[in-house]
Amino acid sequence: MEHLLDKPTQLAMIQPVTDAIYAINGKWKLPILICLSFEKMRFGQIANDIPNITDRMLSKELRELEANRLVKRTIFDSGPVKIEYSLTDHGRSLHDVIIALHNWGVEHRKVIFKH
Amino acid sequence: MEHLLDKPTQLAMIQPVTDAIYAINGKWKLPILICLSFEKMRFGQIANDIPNITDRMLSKELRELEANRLVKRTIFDSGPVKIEYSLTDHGRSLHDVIIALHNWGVEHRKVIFKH
DNA sequence: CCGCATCCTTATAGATACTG
DNA sequence: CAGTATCTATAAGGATGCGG
Repeated sequence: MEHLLDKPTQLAMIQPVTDAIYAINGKWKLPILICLSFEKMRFGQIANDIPNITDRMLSKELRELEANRLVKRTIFDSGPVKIEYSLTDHGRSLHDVIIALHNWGVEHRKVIFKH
Repeated sequence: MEHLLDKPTQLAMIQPVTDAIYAINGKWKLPILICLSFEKMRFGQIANDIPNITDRMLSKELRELEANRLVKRTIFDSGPVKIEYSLTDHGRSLHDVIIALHNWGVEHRKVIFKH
């Protein structure tokens, strides 16, 4: 990215990047998405996998992720009602972002903690 | 990422991703980093390139980016004092993250607006 | 022109209790 | 189990003005 792009192109990147950040912002959205990237899960399972998240936050974040079409909520009311959360195709398309964040996060930790 | 990783591996990813998110969180950090990825800049230039940012926020975010070693602040006091901000190597290493966010952001906009 | 300090408002997150 | 309601604490962001 160093001098590969001209200035207008560079500035034009800001909006999509901002859009992306807004869709995954907050403390819990990525953890939730990572959980769901493995398998579809029920509310309580997600809460178990993510330390310290409260029901209120999990509920709130799930609704926002649904509004942004990253997560799908499915109700099975055969017998006892059961609700499952899963990624949409669009949610799965975050894969590259998550990998990039993960790789950078590992390096970042080294930089911050080595001195 | 779909069923390629086992559960413990998946959960272990959460921390580095959270670290990364924290380093670039807030409304303005990515826009600032994108600006600086083109060239080193002075305070006022950055403020001009990023619509609506206030001096207070720019100042605050720059200090946080410096603390996280993403941005370097250089003072030239030859004659009139001049201050330049530039990316560190570590800041430049965010390139892949920014590209991934950008690519996904473009698709996200399509998904959201096509209804 | 560059940037910080103060004050103020809004947004986000947490604790706790409670419901169908 | 899968949440909601209420209330409080903290963080993020904005307006404005000052000083080098």
